[in-house]
Order: sequence, then structure tokens, then C-alpha cells
Amino acid sequence: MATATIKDVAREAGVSVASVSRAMNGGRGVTIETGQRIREVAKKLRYIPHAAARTLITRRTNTIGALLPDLYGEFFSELIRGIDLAARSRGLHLLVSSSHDGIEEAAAAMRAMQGRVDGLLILSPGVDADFLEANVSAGLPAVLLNSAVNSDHYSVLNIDNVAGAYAMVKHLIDAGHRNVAQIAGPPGNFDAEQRELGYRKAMAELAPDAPINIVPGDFMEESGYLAGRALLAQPSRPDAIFASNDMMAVGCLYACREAGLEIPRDIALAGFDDIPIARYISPALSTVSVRIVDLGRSALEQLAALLESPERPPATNQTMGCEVVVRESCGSERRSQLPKKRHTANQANFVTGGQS
Amino acid sequence: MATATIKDVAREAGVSVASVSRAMNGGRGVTIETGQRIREVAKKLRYIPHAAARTLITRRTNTIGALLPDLYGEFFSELIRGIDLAARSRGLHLLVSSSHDGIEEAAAAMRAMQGRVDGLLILSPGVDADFLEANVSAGLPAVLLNSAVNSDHYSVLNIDNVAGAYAMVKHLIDAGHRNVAQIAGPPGNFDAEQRELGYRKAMAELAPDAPINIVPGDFMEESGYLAGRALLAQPSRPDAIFASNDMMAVGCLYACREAGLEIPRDIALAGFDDIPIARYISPALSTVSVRIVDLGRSALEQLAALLESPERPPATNQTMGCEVVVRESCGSERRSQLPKKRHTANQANFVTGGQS
DNA sequence: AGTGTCCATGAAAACGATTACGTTGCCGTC
DNA sequence: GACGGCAACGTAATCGTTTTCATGGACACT
Repeated sequence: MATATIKDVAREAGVSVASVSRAMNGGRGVTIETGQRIREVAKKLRYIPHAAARTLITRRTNTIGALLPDLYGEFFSELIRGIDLAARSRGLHLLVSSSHDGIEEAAAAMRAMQGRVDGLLILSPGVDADFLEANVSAGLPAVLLNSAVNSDHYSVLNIDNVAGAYAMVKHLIDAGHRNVAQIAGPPGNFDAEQRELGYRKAMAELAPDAPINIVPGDFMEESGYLAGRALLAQPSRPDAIFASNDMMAVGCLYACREAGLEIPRDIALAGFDDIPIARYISPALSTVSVRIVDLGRSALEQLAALLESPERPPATNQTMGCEVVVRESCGSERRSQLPKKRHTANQANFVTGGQS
Repeated sequence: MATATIKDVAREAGVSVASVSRAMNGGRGVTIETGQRIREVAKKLRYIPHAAARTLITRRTNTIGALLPDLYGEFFSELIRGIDLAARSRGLHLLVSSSHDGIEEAAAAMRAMQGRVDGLLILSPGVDADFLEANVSAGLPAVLLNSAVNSDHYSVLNIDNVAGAYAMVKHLIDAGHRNVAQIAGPPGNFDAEQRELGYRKAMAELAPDAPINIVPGDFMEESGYLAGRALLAQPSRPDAIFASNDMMAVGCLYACREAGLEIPRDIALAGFDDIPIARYISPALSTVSVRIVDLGRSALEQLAALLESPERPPATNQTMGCEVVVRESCGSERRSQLPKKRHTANQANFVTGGQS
């Protein structure tokens, strides 16, 4: 059973296709009765306008594309969640292309999306202005997430890594730690660089006489473990370690445990990202939390605004705040390990394990 | 700069649009030289075929739709990852609509996708055969994930919850535990029911004289905590607790800790799902692991097969195996808490059954 | 040379919607 | 009653592609 077309509806209702079209969209140009009759027939025939035919003439797909790198876990799902929620409430569809390893793959995916979407949401560490210029057909609105690109043509939405890292270091210093060390992220990574910047800024301003102490890492757990060992082997052991993401903090935690140090009594530890694991390890990890759902939502809303205004508004450059989440690992709070607590406070953030 | 159309290419190359079309798809019906010249011009003009125009005439969108409920965390991202990977390697696009709370929302999303996709991948606890019949236009291929639906029209791909739960209970019994209790999942949930079935089956076959001991839960952490308290308060405390998902196991862990019991010395604990948290809590949680990426990949491959065969092949009903992951919480292994170990590959697993 | 075959090529008809434009009929005004 | 304005409605053009069919030239064979 082929689906009904506008012609079928027109014939059945005894009008022209033009009137059907008018009745279905807004209903201006048809009498109330005619419109109603047409809509009834349409419902009876289960008529659904053919999306392709429609975009062919209107030049709108009502779809936006999300171009994402190879992301794991919570970050990805929360981001999509935010985007999807905002998209649906605007009647927009979401075409996803994720898991791009290299810049070449991303370019291919971008070309493939061309013509299928009205706009693009791009989160890809490797893209720069030239790449965009070369691969995004001019006139296709795009919003960049977490990107170093600074262009007049594209709006950018960043996490405020600098402020987040600054705030965490400030918290550690306020808690009485002076020698605060950082485990860095992979070189060239935008987030990593920003977080290092925040650390340096805070140290320079708040503990100018304390040494800057940065050991390399790559955002993976094992590098955190190795960095932790390196730090603990230093002649003057740091008071606090600020890992620039949570997974490295976890690795570092094992290094501390292995060295027989108790956290936070002997040394303080903090991370960045607030992945779900952070609150379940013991001691629970103090970290910097980013509201990823909101990031996705804002990005989509910004893109939607671009789509709706015919004249291209100037590119904006926004930043999403993040907040320090104080738990047990940085020692500034009395340790409250009562399980009871875990079941009250942040219910909303609980991870539900499986499906449904 | 409007993007170039097939006409522009034709004019520039001095041929008709028909020849351009032929040259771009397979190149049959044009001489090698002409074909090459056309492709060169196309590249020069950055010609990209208009997707909508193409689907209008070919009746193919080269897009598949994924309809998902409100999923959190790892499960969602891994599933999409698997689907996306398989889709891209087949040149298919992925239209995602997630975060549906109710059956009504899912229906709306399904209708909205109609005509934009060649096939549907549906993971939604609430859908049954009638719902599908009513909302999926006949002739649109669909593959159901993790669904109780048993229909001739739709292929179904399930996780082998029964075998997974059975294997876990068997493992606990083999490790010397006799009074194995289960924390159930939410009533009406397909996964939950299957896991309970596996538990009952294993108990009946492997420890027929031990009591069946099931306390209610709802897959959330807190219900696991409460269930744990209830179990520990029983006159004859169980030897082992099998929570039907990991989050409840985590909750139960806190209940045990609160009661002053050490795991696994005093009582064994196991979960289901193998969420990332499972390996980071201490003691590391033994659980049943589902290779979600493969689930997504298989689902897409099955759907793709449906799309490619013109005559509708009979609906299949496959099951994805899952494996028991033995860690520390069930006490069958010497406890190896060396952090070093965490950085190597996964621990010993054994497979339960079902095909990939 | 005549004839048939094959093949590259172009012209034109789809596909299913939107929309500019023309036609019609109604109503009010002088 | 002629005329203008307006609203409802139909006709037809249009979007960019694929595909069927017709055409004509090259070539081989008799």
C-alpha cells in the first residue's frame, strides 16, 4: 500500500492540490469548511506530506546535523540528550554522525550531510577555520562547540574551562593547600590547554610564591596513574593534585593508594568533568561539573535562532559556566560517608544502569 | 553562492543532465572520457547531488531512524556508537529521536520520521505489536531491540537476559553460595522479567532445595539500598545477593557497608549490565556484561539486510549473548587489588551463549 | 551498398509538494 | 447596472534528480 499523496487527498476531497496544500499549512486561502473537509480526508487517508518533495521546493529540511568525534560515555549521551530535547520542541529532526577519529573522516561526514540539513552543530577538536571554509558550503549555518575557532562566520559555544579550573585551584588554596600540582591533558587539546591556563592563572594570582608544577597526561586513566607516581616521587611532595579530568584523577588515586597515602588526609585530589564515577569512588572525588545537557540545548537553540533569522546575524561567542563540586577528596569538608546521604542529595543525577 | 546543480555541471561540461547523472552513478552509458570530464567539472564546481531531489525519484532516503527511550549514560552512547559505525560503513545516515518518555511521544516521533527514513530501529519498552501496526506505515522495515514483541512482521534482537542471569547465579552457586537472593527490576519491564526468569531457572536446576528469595526493586540505586536493608534484616541472611542491575548493586553495597558486612567475605554481591562504575567501586563488582556496541551494530546490519532484499524476508528473532565478568565482589577469586591490574586488559570472563 | 546491432547521448516524463498567477463569483458603491 | 476590490480556488511552473525512450552514428556482416 503506497502512502497517499497530496493528489489522492485532492481527488477524494474534490478540490485541487493547491487547496490541500493550503489547508494543511496554516489554512489561509481556504474557507473554514473546505479546510476542515480536506483535513478530514487527509486524516482518513493517513496522508503524510512527502518530506523530500517538500524540501525540494521549500529548501528546508527541518533537520539539523550533529557532527561529533569519537566520544564515550556520559558526555556523549548527555549532549545528544540536550540537543534532541531542544530540537524536538522546535519540530526539528536530528541527523547524527559521530565517532569520527580523524579530520578526514569528519570532512567526509560533513560533505555527506550537505543538503540533508539546514544547519550544523560541530564538536570536533581538530577543525579550524580553514577546514570549515573548505568543507562547509557557504551559507550553511553552523555552531561550533568547544572549539578554538575564532571566526566571524561561525558562532562558538565553549565550556568555561579557564574559570572552572581557576575556581577549583582557588578552592584548593582556600582549603589550605599551597603546593598544588596539575596533571595536564593531551597537548593540542583545546580543553586541556584552557584548563592549564586556569591553573596557571590561579596559581599566579592566589599563590604567587608557590611553584607551578605540571606533569604531562593524556586524559586517560593510566596516564593519571603514572603522573601520580611521578608527583609522589618528587622531593617535595605536593599538597594537592588537580587532575585536568576525572579519569586521570582516578588513576592518580590508585597511585596514592599504592604509595600508602590517605586522601584527603595526606594529600588532596581533584578532577574535572564530574563523570558519574566521580561520586562513587571512595573517597568521592571533588571535581568541576559541566551541565552538558544545557550545553547541547544552548547550542541547538543558538543554531535554531540562526535558521530563523533570514539575514545572517553576527556570529556570537558564548561560554557555559561550570561549577566546583566539593566532595570528599579535597579535604575541605568534614567527611560525610553516611550512605544515607547518597540517596538524598542529587537524586536527579543518578545514573540508571541499563535500559528502559 | 547557491550550490551547483546537475544542470550547471551539464552546461559546463557540454553534455545533457542525463549524461551527468549517468557519469556520477556508476558511469554506465557514457564513454570513459566523457565520464571523466564530467566528474572533473563536477569536482571543480563542488557539485553535490541534492539529496531531496534524489529521494523524490528513487524513493530511497539512505537514512535509517533510531527511536530510543530516555536512556542515560553508557548504554545509550554505546548503542548509538554501534549503530552509527555500521551505518556509516554502509553509506547510511542516522536520524535519531531519543528521550521519549511515554508511548504517545514515541508515536509522534515515529510519525514524524515517516518518509524521512528507509527503515526503523526501535528500542522502546512500551511498544507492542498493536502499536506498531497502528503507527508504522506498512512496508517500512523495522527491527526491534530488546522487545517482547513477537510478530511475523518485525525482526527482534534481544539481549539474552535469561542466559546471563542464569550464568551469574550458576557462578555464585559454583563459588559455594547456596542462599542466593535476587533484587528484582521494575514490574512490567522486559529485561527485568527475563533476568528474574534466569534466576528462577538457575535456582530450580542448580540449587533446588535452596529458597527462592526475591525482593522488589526498580533499577534505581535507592531501591537497591532499600532492598539490601530488607535482605540483611531477614532471619536467615542470604549468602549472596544478585541485583538485577548494577545501580541497585551499588545501592545494596552501601546497605551492606552500613550493616558492617564486608564484601565478599561476609556476603557476595553481583550485578548486571557492567556499567563503567562497576569496576571502579570497591570491591569491584562482578556483573554480567552486554556488548552494547555489537547489539547496535547487529541491529543495523539486520535492518540493512532488510532494506537490500526487495522481497521481504521472514522476520527473524535473534539473541545477543552476554558474559559474566568476575571481579572482586562475589568472592570466587583471590582478591587482587593491585592498582596495576586495573590498567591491563579485562579480567577473566566466560561466555554464556547466543550468537554475536 | 544495404541492413542490423550496439552504444553513447539527449529530450522529456516522472517524483510530490509549494506558490505565483489567473480566473471566477460575490459584494458594495456610485 | 457598471465597476472595482476581495477572497476562494484552480492551473501550471518549479525544485533537482533519475530513467525511459528515441535518435543517430559507428561498425560488422552479408
